[in-house]
Amino acid sequence: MEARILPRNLQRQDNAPTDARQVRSRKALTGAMLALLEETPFDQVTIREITARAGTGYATFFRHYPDKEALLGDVASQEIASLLAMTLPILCSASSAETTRALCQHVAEHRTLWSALLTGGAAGILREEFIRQARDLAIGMAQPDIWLPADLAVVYATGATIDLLAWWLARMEDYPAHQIAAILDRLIIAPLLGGRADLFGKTTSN
Amino acid sequence: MEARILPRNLQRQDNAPTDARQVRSRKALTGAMLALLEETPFDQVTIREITARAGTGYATFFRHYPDKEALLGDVASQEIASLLAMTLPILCSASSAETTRALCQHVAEHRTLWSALLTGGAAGILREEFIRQARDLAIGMAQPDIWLPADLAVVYATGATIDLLAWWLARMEDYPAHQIAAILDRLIIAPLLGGRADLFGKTTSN
Amino acid sequence: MEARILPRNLQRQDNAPTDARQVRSRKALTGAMLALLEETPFDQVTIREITARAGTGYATFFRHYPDKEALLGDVASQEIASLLAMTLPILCSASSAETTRALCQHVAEHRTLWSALLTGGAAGILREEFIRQARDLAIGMAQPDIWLPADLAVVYATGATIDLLAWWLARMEDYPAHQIAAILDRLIIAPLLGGRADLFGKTTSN
Amino acid sequence: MEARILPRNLQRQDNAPTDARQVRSRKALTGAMLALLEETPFDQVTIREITARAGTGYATFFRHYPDKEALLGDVASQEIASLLAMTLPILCSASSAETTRALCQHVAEHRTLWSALLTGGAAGILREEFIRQARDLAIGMAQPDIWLPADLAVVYATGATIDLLAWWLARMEDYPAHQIAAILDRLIIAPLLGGRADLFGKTTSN
DNA sequence: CTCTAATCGAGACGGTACGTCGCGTCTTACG
DNA sequence: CGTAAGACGCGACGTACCGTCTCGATTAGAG
Repeated sequence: MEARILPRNLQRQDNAPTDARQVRSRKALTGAMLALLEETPFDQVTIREITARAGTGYATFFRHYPDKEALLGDVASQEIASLLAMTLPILCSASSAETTRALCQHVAEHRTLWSALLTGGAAGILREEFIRQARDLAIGMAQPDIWLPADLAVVYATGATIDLLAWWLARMEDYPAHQIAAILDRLIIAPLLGGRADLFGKTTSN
Repeated sequence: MEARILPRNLQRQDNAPTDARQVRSRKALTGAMLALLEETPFDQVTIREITARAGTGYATFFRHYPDKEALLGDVASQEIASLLAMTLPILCSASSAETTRALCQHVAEHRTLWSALLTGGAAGILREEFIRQARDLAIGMAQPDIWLPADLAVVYATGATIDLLAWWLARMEDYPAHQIAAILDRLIIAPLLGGRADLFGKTTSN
Repeated sequence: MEARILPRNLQRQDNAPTDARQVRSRKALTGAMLALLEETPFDQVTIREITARAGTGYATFFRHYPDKEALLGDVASQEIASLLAMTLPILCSASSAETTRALCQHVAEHRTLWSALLTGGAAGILREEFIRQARDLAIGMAQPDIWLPADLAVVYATGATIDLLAWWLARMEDYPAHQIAAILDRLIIAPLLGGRADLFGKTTSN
Repeated sequence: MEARILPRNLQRQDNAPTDARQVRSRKALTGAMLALLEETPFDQVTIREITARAGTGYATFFRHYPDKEALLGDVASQEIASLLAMTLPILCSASSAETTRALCQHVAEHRTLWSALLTGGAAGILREEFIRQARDLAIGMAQPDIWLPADLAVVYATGATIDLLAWWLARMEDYPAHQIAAILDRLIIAPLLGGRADLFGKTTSN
């Protein structure tokens, strides 16, 4: 029907406001997806379940998303967007300690949401979406002198952070947010920035 | 939680030798899985394809593995076992540079195999199996003084290494093995070992 | 046991007309079943064959019938319905000779159809459906004075007629229809009606 | 096609006595089949169930019978043989009343056995075996003058008797044996014998 | 009373059909 | 006239059973 020029992420972002019903349907679908993800691992979630929960017709799903994965991607971009506004400045900001602390705080406050997103079958897609957005942001930023390929830096930082957060989400009772933030700082951020800073104890923290 | 040293992969491996036919069937199945993974992403591989390629009956698959995932897990443990003999000593060995070099060399020599295993839907299961085996090995080793929780160290080192290798496997022409080994050393291994162990004051205790 | 007048065939027939596709699918399925029965004994007919022949999807079968048997039951009721309009009046009509003759004529004209239905594994189900419809009709008719239990009369007349027809269908070249009709009259109908008429030669024929 | 007088039951019966183990196995199998038939309809009985119940190995079944049907046929011949010694003389004996009475008595005494044999999926095979034995016996007997084809007489008498008995077995509380015997006599036997033999003019010739 | 060969149990295997489930398309009927 | 409801084609799933086969272990019956 429509002449879709742009692959699919722009479709998502610029066709929302046209019709009021479409907005409502999408919101219902993303909401239903989020709700279901907190009960069921992603790959056991059925499109029929989603539409049933969203109170919308089954075929309506396909008028908005080609796949179950596309819906998850949409959900992911929204949730990631708010989170990423904090995590990416880490790489540039002088006081990354503040930012990592804020990041962990945010995750802790939406624990069930991020547990659902970062565990189960959703992790793979979420990781991809995470990296995509991180890469987009990184392009816009002035590249500081980094001793390794810029793309690898994004992939590594994103992946390792996700792994750390996923590990933490399963044991959140045992570790406070600030401790995880410190680990994140020292284990992931510092090696990226400081050439050999870590070897000499000039870590970015304190 | 429970401390079973050899979780279940030995279960798989020590019920085989009873019947000669079972050994043959399993070998055919794992071989077929490996062959198919180099052509098709894991979640598009059909059990019927596997059995057809293996030259075995369709129902026979389920006499050995409950799932497609279980077979992948079996394949993974075998391939990982040989690889892990090199990668885990990295954490202890004085000259980790040697070991990381050997690791990257090994991966480069079996590029298509590890490309298949670390990309596509297989990555998740492989990551889990990797961590399982790494954890088993880590238990048996003398724990050096590590400034972060031992379990997190395993998860982080494994995950980050996999990410790095996966990134490399997609761009192998651009980077020689020794460079990746150096990155692995500096980006992942060094931050784990080096530094003040007591920065956070006995973090491994809950 | 329970006296449900219209057991379940009407259930089948009054939910069809809602959707035009359903009508088409059912007709295709029954047609395919009839066609296959003339080539293969019933219990060697596969649901996959039926759907392939009908040009319909495999799962579609189960959206209409729970079983292969249910489809045969549906086919049977249709074919029996047209036949039974002739055979049941035999019991009441004064000139049964006419009716039996018509019955045999009808069977002879659709020989392959009835051969398929009355031989092979289909016979059992067809017999049941035959008796069911005969019983339904018998309830509606005024019961003449019969010297044996009404239900037994139905079962006996139906079963014996089917046996006779099945026997005839395998040797149709050797016996003309009117002769079978005469046998049917004298062997099955007469003993039911005439108290002792058969002993004195006052058969219904002539 | 070929005129084998004793089709295949003698095949079965003359290879038994060689080994004592074979006798034991067969007895176990037939016993298990009979026991299972009283609990389960024939076509839901599994060969694995039979062998499990018989306490014999699974493959052993196929060393004695090619099919589940063959075993049922064997079981049937045994049970029918004892019954048929009474039912066939009905056609010749002057006092058929005595014989039918004895027949019904016998069935009543082994009610569960014959219920199992004459209802469920077993009925078809049993009917065939019944007719086969009846036909064999009829060949040996002097053919009285019968007004219809001899083979049809056998088929009709056997089938109608089985139908009557099956009907009775489901309602045995309501009708005593002697009443069924009377019905059998009047409804099935009498029409066969009585009447003008030449009503149709040498019907037995083709 | 021994020895040899047939029979047995156990169960893995290739094969085939089953009935279920979910996807994504497309038609129908209704508001 | 557009949206819900849902039937449909498709195809993979996991299960069940069949009939064949390969094993040793046992045991019957011939010598």
